[in-house]
Amino acid sequence: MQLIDSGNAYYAFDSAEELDALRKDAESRKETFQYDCRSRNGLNNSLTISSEQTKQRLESGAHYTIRLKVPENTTIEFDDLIRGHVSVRSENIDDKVLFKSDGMPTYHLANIVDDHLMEITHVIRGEEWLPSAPLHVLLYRFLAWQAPLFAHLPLLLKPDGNGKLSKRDGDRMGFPVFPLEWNDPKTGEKSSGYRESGYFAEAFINMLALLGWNPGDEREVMTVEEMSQAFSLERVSKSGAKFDPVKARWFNHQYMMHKPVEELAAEFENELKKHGLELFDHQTMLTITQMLRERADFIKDLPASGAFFFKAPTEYNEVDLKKHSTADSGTWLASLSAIFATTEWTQENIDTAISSFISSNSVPAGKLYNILRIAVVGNSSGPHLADILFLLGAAETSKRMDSLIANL
RNA sequence: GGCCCGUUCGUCUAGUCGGCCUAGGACGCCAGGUUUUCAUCCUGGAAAUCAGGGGUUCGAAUCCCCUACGGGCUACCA
Repeated sequence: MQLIDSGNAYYAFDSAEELDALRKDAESRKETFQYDCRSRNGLNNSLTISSEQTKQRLESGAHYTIRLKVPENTTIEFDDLIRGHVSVRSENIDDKVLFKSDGMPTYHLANIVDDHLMEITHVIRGEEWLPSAPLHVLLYRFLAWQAPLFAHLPLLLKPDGNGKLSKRDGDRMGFPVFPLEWNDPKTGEKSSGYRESGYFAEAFINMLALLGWNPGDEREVMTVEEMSQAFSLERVSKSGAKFDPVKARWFNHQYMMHKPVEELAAEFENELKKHGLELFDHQTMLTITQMLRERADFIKDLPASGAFFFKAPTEYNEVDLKKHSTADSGTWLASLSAIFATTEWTQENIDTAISSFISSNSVPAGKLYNILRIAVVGNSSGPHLADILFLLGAAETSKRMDSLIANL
């Protein structure tokens, strides 16, 4: 109302169908129809009819919208905290609908009123809002309200090709887009979330913060505390950033290494219980977690990569076995098993036993270590071998060696 | 199409007043090492003629202009 009285807004009686037709028509001539300061004088609104007629129409209950009257021939300017000075000619801004025909305000009006009432000082939003910022500036001006400071953040782009990141990309390439999993109530579509994919909240925030911003020094892994200390809008970059799923995993790994082992072990234990596996004592669980975390990106990977601690391998990795087994593998394992039987079971002694076996029998070290690893783990990767054997115990170790010998 | 914004290694970026930039770091990649594996760790390496072209200047990734390319917006959505 205030805007209409001050002449900065007007009633528009054009129907959606009429405008639609105009748009189609313009399109067929390869032009664009825009409801703005140049076209409004030829359209059906309170600017083109007398105030008497306007009054009549309003009283007769005709459908109408209220549009902003963008001034002619001026340049709207404002300073964006990230982009600097931005200016747009008023002819390029259309007379946006402020109130819809159902009497509800549109986002543009509601946004301004709401922010003003809440005494918002900084409007920080995505770059896709930049084109409508001049409109908002105008609204603040017409309402004689103090405009907030604007900052338009760069967009997150798809990892491959161009364009802004959408939830489809995540599904397509197998990484989450939303922080939390959510179900679209309208379509029933389910989108995966970072939390559900095993990302730590801190790692997620850290990764996201570094996309389009940096502290100005070479730090990358930072706590929320450190980031908020270092943060300033001035250091936000202007160009869009492609999201990198690989680096996202790296960030999570960093937090795997920094988090207290107890925390990881607790979650790890929960996962194991779900699989119905029997756990070791608390201290040993901590040791195992410590060994496993070094080569894992997520807690959820721990049960699979450390399964051998809790259960003898039921099958051996074909490729690894082929690569590391020789005609002598069985004989070596048998001899070594005999040596282990008389070895006092400490990491150091195990290491010594293996290396002296290698040197005294001129056995190729790589072949021996790997076949032994395959026997206890099932494949040729994992933590330091002596540490594994020590935790497993002499009896279990020998049992697993026998099993592999039988399978060679 | 129109308008607005952007453009430094494959990717994220440093580069704040032009000289210290033969452009730095990180992820990834490659090689070597940790006298066993590896997804860890260490060391090293390849990788951007700073989108292209003009200008300003003693000197430009840094300032200006043009072009190209990319993105965003273009609803009685937000």
